[in-house]
Amino acid sequence: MREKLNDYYSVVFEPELLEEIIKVGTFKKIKENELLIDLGGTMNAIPLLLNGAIKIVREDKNGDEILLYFLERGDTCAISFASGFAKVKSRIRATTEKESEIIFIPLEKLDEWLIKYKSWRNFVIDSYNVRMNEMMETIDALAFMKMDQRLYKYLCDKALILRETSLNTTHQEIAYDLNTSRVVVSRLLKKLEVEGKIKLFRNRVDVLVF
DNA sequence: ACATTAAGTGATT
DNA sequence: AATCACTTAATGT
Repeated sequence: MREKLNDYYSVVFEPELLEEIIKVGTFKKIKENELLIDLGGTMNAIPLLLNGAIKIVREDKNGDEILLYFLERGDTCAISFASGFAKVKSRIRATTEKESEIIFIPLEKLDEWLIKYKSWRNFVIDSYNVRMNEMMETIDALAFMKMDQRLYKYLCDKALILRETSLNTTHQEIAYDLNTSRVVVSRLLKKLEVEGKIKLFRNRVDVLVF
């Protein structure tokens, strides 16, 4: 656990904080496609993502979902801070996109570390910033981009986060993430393939050009 | 061989 | 861009 933590976080946290994280945090390895937190659930810990990828999805009461953003190594779910402080219910759903290793920090440490460690404070503020920007990008995409552009952006983002140009997914799953229908996704994917940007297979899409 | 699931397509709104 | 209705292709039992 120590080495894995150091891998990424040794540059962002001071040594004493790293020690504390190791002491109070719980390390977990989570398989692909596991539900981390569902709508209405409460957070009982702050996740620090060591590696892997997590998908954050918003869902309305009809069950329509829309992808907000992906988390990767070094990220944490900023929303979890808010949920953590206010102990409010989660308004998002988080699932692992691939096998991930995560350290969970107990909620009580949140306040304490904010005062105690400058690097922790920076980390929290920074995370908020990064997430906010990601969110804005998503809003822009939603508001101004056509479906075909959104689809292509989605594929590129996903390939980047997973560090894998070969995406194992179905048209239907993509449609859920973008909140559209499978038929539309199929047609647009076909178009992208003709343009030479991607290659299609059953249960798989290869991104050729970024 | 049959059922199930994923993907492709024309027509309509 | 969504929906319907249907076809074709791939995969599991």
